[in-house]
Amino acid sequence: MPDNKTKPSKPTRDAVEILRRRVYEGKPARLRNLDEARANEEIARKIYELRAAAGITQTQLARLVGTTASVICRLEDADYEGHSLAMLRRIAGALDQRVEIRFVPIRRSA
Amino acid sequence: MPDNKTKPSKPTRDAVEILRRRVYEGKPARLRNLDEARANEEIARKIYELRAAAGITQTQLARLVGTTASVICRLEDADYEGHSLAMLRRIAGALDQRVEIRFVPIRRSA
DNA sequence: TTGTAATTTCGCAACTTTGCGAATACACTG
DNA sequence: CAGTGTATTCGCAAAGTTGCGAAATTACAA
Repeated sequence: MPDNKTKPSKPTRDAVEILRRRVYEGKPARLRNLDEARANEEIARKIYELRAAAGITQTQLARLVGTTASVICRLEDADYEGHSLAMLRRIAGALDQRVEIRFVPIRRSA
Repeated sequence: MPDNKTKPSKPTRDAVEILRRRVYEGKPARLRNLDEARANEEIARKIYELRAAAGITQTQLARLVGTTASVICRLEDADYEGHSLAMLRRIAGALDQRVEIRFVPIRRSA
């Protein structure tokens, strides 16, 4: 997990978010949202935590999942943007978990 | 090379786990297809319900999402197996929702 | 019935993710 | 220091998903 330590702390959320939205606005569909980047980072972290909790290495997980260590590494990289449901399920299945997906309403200004 | 079992606590359970793991590993196609088919069906239904709750047509949702009706139709088809995280997030975003993803432990009937 | 909107199916190009080896870097231990 | 195991990066082919139009089908109201 390369860069995952720039997460805690974000007070001036509103202003920063607005600004960033503008910055990302002309970019590939994938990154047009700050939310997406954040979600990807979160998924990477979850995969890492799942593996760590199981106490196995990337190589071992790779074997369980049926792929290679470099692929697992890619998934745990906070900057990776290519997460897929298929792969999440493979990871989950290998670690006796299942992927639960929910749509939850966005509520601004909690 | 760390091995997973250094605990002589419960041999019986270990054996069961090993067996289960072997089964699961040996027939990824079959077991996974069942679970996946179920999961895909559920996602299709959720998308439909979300759209229905919003009271819009496939064409309208397609416009919001930035695609075409045929794509939405495909997503709402229970037999569709190609759901992606990216598309789920686009759908969610268009309807003021967000996609929440969790790994939850499988409780196999003890 | 006719007309209209909505849904479904089909085919293929374009784009995205995965597979996987090889090389590199990092962290330990002796 | 060398040696071992782990993690990371790179590059490209294969596999998978999306884009999108057009035609066929269904649903429903007038």
